[in-house]
Amino acid sequence: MARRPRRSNDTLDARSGAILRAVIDEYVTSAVPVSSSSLVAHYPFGVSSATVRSILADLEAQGLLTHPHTSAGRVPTDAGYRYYVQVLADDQSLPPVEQRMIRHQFGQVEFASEQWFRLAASTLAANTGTAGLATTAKPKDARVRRVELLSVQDRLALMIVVFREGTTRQVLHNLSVAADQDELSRVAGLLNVLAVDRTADEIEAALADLPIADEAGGESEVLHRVGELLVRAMREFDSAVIDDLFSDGLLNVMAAPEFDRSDKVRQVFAALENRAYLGSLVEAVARAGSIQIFIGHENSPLEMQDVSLILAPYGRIGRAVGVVGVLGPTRMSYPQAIASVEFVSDLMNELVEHLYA
Amino acid sequence: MARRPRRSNDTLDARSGAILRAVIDEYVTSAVPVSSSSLVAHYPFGVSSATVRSILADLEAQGLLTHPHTSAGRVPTDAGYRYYVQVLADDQSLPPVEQRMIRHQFGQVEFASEQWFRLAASTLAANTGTAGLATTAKPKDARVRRVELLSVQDRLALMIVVFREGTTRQVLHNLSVAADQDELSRVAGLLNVLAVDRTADEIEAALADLPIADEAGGESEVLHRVGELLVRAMREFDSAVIDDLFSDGLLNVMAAPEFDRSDKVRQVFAALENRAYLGSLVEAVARAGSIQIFIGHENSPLEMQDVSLILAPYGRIGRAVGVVGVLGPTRMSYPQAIASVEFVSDLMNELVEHLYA
DNA sequence: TGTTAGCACTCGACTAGTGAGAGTGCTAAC
DNA sequence: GTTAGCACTCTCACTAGTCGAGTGCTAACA
Repeated sequence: MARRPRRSNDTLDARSGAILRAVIDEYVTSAVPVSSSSLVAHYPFGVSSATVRSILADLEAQGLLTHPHTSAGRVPTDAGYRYYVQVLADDQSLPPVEQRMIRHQFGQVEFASEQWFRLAASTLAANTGTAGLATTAKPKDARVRRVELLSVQDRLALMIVVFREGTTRQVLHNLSVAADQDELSRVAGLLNVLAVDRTADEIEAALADLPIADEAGGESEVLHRVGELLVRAMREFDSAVIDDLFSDGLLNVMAAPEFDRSDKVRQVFAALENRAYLGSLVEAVARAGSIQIFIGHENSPLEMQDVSLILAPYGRIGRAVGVVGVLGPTRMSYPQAIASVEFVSDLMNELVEHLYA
Repeated sequence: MARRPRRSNDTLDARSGAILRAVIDEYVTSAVPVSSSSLVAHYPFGVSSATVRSILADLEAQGLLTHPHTSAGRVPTDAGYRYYVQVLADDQSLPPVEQRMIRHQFGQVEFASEQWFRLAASTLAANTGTAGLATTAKPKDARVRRVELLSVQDRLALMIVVFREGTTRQVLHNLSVAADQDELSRVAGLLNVLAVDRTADEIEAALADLPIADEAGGESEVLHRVGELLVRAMREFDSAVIDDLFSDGLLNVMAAPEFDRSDKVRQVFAALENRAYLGSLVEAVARAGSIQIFIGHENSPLEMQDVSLILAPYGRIGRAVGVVGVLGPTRMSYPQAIASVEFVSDLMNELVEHLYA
């Protein structure tokens, strides 16, 4: 059947590679199966369409391309994209103009705020035409930098915890006893002594060591209550793999012709609401410590097998790691997406580095 | 043409009304044009399909129903839904079981947190099978309840503002001079004296009255910087009509047969990203002070003319108002949606009331 | 041995035509 | 005012036929 020797697993010869790349490049932009004649028309291979056809047949035999039907052109398989990404695509990087523009934008927004993540997601979305994703960098075992207690009303106190990594948490708490700001401030002072630089477990232990409140309603009781609240809030924070997920450009994905039926899109979006799945992704990417690419069927959830994910970790491995990346149809421009994700994750790294210098 | 006298604007007679209601009820559940024969089969009108047909023709002449094509059943027009909502639908209210369940859920979550709004949105989504929406209650002219400054690092300070209405804002600021926590605490003390219970304008005036810093880098300088930062943050907060928008169940909308093509959905979602439009809606609802229903073409943006919005304000008119509601296809169960929105907005009112008692 | 032109073949997309069925609107009788 | 009956209209589903795109194969060529 195949004219040229099969080479099931080794690398393609230069010409086959060039043709595979051409098919993918064509298909990514046109979304239409690519024919041998359109290839010879657009690329200077110097051979006839018949020759190209025989090479296409070989590539198909190797599982890198398929056929929607007999009289249709070729379409890349997931394996084809994978080969393209690993072997064929030349490392691209963002044009310096764009790099400067993005840096500038990050300089414009509030330092270290939510807006960083929103901006990361929207930058990725805008740059790749796919959906941009960004999670906050969540510390492994959160340690308290400082706790404040603010009186909101009679028995209502707002507890604000600043973690060492700069993230904050707020909890409004209904104290069973009235306490004014002065009292709360004193309690906060005691609590800080107890909690600063400590993890949930350590704070809990320290609380247990405290003498038990004799007089009900006194500062000691409030301290115990608030301390428990703090421990609970920290536990909650620790147990989630993902603190917060920001996304932008989900509408881009809907615009792709492969998602013109909304049930397809719905499935993908539903999968994205599955925190357990997202958490496992973030963990995998954090563990790998470098950009990871999941193409089509390489994604375990069925609903995600028509899309690809490109995710990169940022932050400090082992301490506080977040993930940025894109989600798009399998038919996407991988070099561009990879370049964008790499740039943004590097940028986030810089920013985080600067923050905890 | 019409057998019975036209009554272009006055109310329908009992039978016509009953038939219109039946058509809408049928259509809402089935999504299929309703025929005269299916009506007589399912409802005890006591007349033949021919009679029903002539009434349907009248209703169509009055603009309350239409015809996709000659040999199809009837479909309500926007005007038909409007008449249904205003005249025909009997006031429904949520079954007590559900009411208790929802109250219980609100009792479970962190008091006065983001989770209130998330829960409001998801409750509405789950109860109506449409998309649930909730905005936070944004004060008109924010006044400071308290400001705190936390040292995050060398020159990095986190400013936390608690507004009188309980909402908070955080800004991380890069001071041009180093300042430790003690210094920041002293500055925060001064700032509180200056800012508590005041609006942005008032704080700005008070800052201007302060003696200008003689010694650079002193507390006075830091106070000025931080004060300006506070004013800027408050201005930003004041200028947005919507503070935060929470939504849930957008996927429900995608599941409706009228949105099986994703470009339709995309248009709606795109319109929802338009803050100016949302802001105008919130303002309209807040001004009206009661539940508002926007059916199909009653929505000004073209993209929204296939959906309906049911929105209710909550909070304290003139001081801090938010909005809860649902968004669904025009073909939705209005009585149920209205009951849910009314219940949730009442509940939010109670909660807010309790908060600022 | 690799390349190419030529050609048969396949299959989807489009068009047209047909029949069935649904549902209406009208009419004439009750 | 109501109803049965019926003609009419239009969609939907199905079939058949044509066109064109694109392939795979073969035989000839460098």
